[in-house]
Amino acid sequence: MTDAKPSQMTRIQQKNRDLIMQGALNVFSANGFRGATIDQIAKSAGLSKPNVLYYFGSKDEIHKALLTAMLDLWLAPMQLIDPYGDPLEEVLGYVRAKMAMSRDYPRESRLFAYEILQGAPHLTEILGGGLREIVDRAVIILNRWMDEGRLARVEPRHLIFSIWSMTQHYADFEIQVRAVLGSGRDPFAEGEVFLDQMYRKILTP
Amino acid sequence: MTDAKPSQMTRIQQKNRDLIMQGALNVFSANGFRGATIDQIAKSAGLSKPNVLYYFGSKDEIHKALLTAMLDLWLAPMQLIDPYGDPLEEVLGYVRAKMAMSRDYPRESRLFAYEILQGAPHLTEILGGGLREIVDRAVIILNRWMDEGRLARVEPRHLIFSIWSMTQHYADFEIQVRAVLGSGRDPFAEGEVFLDQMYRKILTP
DNA sequence: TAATTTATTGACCAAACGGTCAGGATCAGG
DNA sequence: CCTGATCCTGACCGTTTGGTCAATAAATTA
Repeated sequence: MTDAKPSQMTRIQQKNRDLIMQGALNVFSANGFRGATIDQIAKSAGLSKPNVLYYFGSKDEIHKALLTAMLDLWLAPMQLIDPYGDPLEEVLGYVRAKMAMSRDYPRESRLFAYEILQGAPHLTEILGGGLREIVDRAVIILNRWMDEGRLARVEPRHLIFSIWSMTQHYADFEIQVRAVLGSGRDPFAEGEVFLDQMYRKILTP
Repeated sequence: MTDAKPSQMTRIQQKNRDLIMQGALNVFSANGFRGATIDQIAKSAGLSKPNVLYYFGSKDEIHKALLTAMLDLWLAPMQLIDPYGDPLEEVLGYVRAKMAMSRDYPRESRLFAYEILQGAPHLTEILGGGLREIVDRAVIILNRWMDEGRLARVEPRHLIFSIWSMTQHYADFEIQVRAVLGSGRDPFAEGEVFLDQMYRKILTP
């Protein structure tokens, strides 16, 4: 409904809808849905509150639009797993990609973290639908590799959970990570080394 | 200030403060701090809003009291690591304990997840203080075991992060986990098996 | 340039929310 | 049973918040 095709939008629409998405990302990722206010989003976007509501009819709509806009970016790395690549390197590449996402897109990570914590009220259809299919595709590949003895046997879905949780942990709980590590260290660089070492051990047949 | 000793409290005070903590746990863990209202807490506790505010002066105070009350429970498992036990079994025991916490106390897990996501506004002193010391204690033990060759060498703090993130993932993102796994499965039981297998591989020297 | 559509905003509204308070109910000790 | 302290609540208050609207400004089109 509000997701008119970009081609049908005026330049002003494109620019302002984008500004609002940016502001919404800032505010929602820092405060969660309930903690965010339209005023904050408007301020972060450099627009007035009524003007924000001129482009998106409601706070809910902004949130939903933001989640759907970010979802592709968020799920992209898993679809890059190449069934014809080297199994171990493919998985390690996925881990590295997810870790890079946590480093470069921590706001997106927190946005989804809030949403899932909340019970995913705006993502239920995606959780039960698209996400499951994407995971199933990866699981099929992983299972084949394990069958072929090119990857150690582990429960593939829980393997994926482990990758999600550990990589996103560095973004979502960054404050805790930094508090525990102390200053003068690079959590993401260290985490990448740790995860590489770890998954090598687990997955080497 | 509000944490009067239980012995100085009347039975009514003990009972009602406890009811409020229970209600607050329900509401804060489901909605986060900003998403929770005193009315909801009061309803969940079976008390009136002014009565809740008779025992705790403000929403902030309830939240702070709840976090501090839950913190000991939350950090207990790590302090149970026995420096004189079998290294691998001690770590695996810790993993199992954390997994049991996620299964049996998912609300507490979500409570802390929201707080850390938010930037830990009510936990900064704990994050920089007590938590770090507790972790340091465990790190010393882990390092000794690794020095002695009784445990494979990995960065101990990141090892701890991995345990936290993976175990808490099953509680905090339970909806996602269930959506991906589908019905008729027991995420926690499967996760425990997976984690046991995984950490055995990683940590066996 | 005139007409029309699109964009923008100050002022406003109703509901929700955190918190207060005066007064009444209940309880414990003498 | 009396009395003082504790406990409880309906009514209320100021603020914040999501959202509306009429009026104006800026683009776009004819």
